[in-house]
Order: sequence, then structure tokens, then C-alpha cells
Amino acid sequence: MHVDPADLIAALRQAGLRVTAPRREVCEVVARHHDEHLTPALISERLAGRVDQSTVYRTLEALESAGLLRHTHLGHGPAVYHLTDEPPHQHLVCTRCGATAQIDASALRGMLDAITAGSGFLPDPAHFALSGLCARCAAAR
Amino acid sequence: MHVDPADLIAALRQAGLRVTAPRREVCEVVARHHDEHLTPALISERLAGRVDQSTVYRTLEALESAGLLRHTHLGHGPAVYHLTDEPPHQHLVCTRCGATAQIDASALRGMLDAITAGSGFLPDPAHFALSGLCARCAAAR
DNA sequence: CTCCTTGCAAAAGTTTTGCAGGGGC
DNA sequence: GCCCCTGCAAAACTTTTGCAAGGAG
Repeated sequence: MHVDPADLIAALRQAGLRVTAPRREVCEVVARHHDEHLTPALISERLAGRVDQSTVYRTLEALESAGLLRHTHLGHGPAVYHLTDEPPHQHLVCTRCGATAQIDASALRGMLDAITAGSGFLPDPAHFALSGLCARCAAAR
Repeated sequence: MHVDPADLIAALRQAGLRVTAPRREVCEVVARHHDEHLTPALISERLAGRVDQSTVYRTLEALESAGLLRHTHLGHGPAVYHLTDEPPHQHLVCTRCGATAQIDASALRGMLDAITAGSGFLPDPAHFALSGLCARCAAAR
């Protein structure tokens, strides 16, 4: 999937946020690497010397509050950011080897609906990974 | 449920770990407050002046590697520790008001089995909370 | 007696905040 | 021109680590 940074910039402006050089740079990194697991530190590293890390954090926060980005916790480390318009997915993280995988959230739909029906709780599976053992590590046990 | 610290101490010894005064104290706090969400900081606070915080971390790590404790990530803050012998449950955390709830892991069996069947991944639902909106906050939207 | 554990202090890693200056709109 | 945004520096917060002394087995 190709993502145009200009779309993010336009959405920024539409959200009433100011379009500045640092924000353009963050949007470019996010657009170009949206299929990776982007941590604030990684983004900051790619913009080393040009954009301060606190600005990266504040920009990610702004983009998230504008609904353009979301963050997910994969494990004990820093959160990773991804575009909101990606199809909702559940991350799977192996606690033994660290491998990550994703499954489509629609595969969980029935179960999530059951939780809602039982408790009124409206789950958001994209926010936290589901940890466990990947097939290879499970077999190795 | 009542938990006897002596059981934890005994299990410690059985696991080949040395029984020391600081470890006894940590076990007592864990046993007495096992129905709370125990963070290392909270345990450390209860043992203020008697046990160093690094010892609390190391003791929790030791208890966890011995299989007596587990930790769960409820949100952006520190992890919480709980006894391994509690029935497996999935934590639900409201991202809006912070309320937490639990559902029995057996309620998720269908979903978890489906994941395993599809990918070979063996999920461990107790490790990460499932975030979302609680019934009240969902209604408020 | 051996070596696992502890306390202390410092460091490491991530995220937040105060503040004064600069730039978007 | 207003005030949102930025860089810089420092702090806050959680967790880890090095090291020498002490105590469990």
C-alpha cells in the first residue's frame, strides 16, 4: 500500500492544526514507513538533528488526537504507531522469540461481540498485542 | 480467597531459592494483597525503609521465574503482579475512565482456539489487558 | 565455606514539562 | 499580530546494573 504524505498534511490542516516543517517531516516518515513498527525513537532517529524528540512525541500525540494515527503496545518496549486507516488487526507477539504477526480483526469479531453482549464492554483489540507463543516456539516446548 | 505467605515461602524454598528476610516480606505483601493490582512501586512503598526497590524487582523476577507469580500489563503504567494460581482471566481496561474488569479466560476459549487453529499461535491472554470502553463510557459517547 | 542476595548508587530508557523564541495563519 | 508550535534542557518515572558486603545453606 502506498501512502501519500500530502494526504496526512491535508488532514492535519483539516483538523485545524498548523502545518509546520517538523510536522511535515514526521508525516513523511510515517507515510513512507507505515508498514513498519514505528516507535517514537525510530522516527526521531530518522529525523536526527532536524526535529527534536519532544517535538516528535508532541506531533505523534497531535496526529493521534486528530484521528490520523493510533498506537499499539507490542510488549515491554515503547509503543508503535500506525495509520488509522489500516484495517483493524490484532497483533500477536511471541514472548519467547519476539516474533510478531497480525491477524485480521474480523476474525475476532464474534468473540468481541460476545464480550460486549456479556458486559457492555466495547473492546479495542488494536491497542494491545496478544502475547503467547508462536507456532515454532510452541513446538519447541 | 485467603493466601498464606508460608505457602509462598515454602514454594520459594522448593524452587531452590534462598529464603531471606526481604523475600519473606515481599511474599507477605503479595499474599495479603493478592486481590489488588500490585505494582513494584506499591510493594516497595509498603516495605519502605526495610527493603530496597531493586530487591523488590529482583524478588518479583525470582518469584515469577519460579512460577509463583505472573505479571500483567493493564495500560501505559507499570505492570501488575498476581499469583499464578488464580484462575486465568482476561483484564478489560477502559481507556477513557481507567476502570478495570476481568472476565474468565474460559469465555475466550472460542477465540483463542480459533487463533491457534489458524496460525499455530498459542495465546496467553493474561499477559496483556484488552482495552476498550466500559459500558458507561461507551454509552456516554 | 561457598556463592546467592542485598543495599546503595548510578545508569539506562522512555516520556513529559517549563520556558523563551519563532513562525503559521 | 496572535498564539500555536518548536528546540533545548531538565525532570519525572520505571527498571536495570555494577559492586562490595553480608548471610543462607
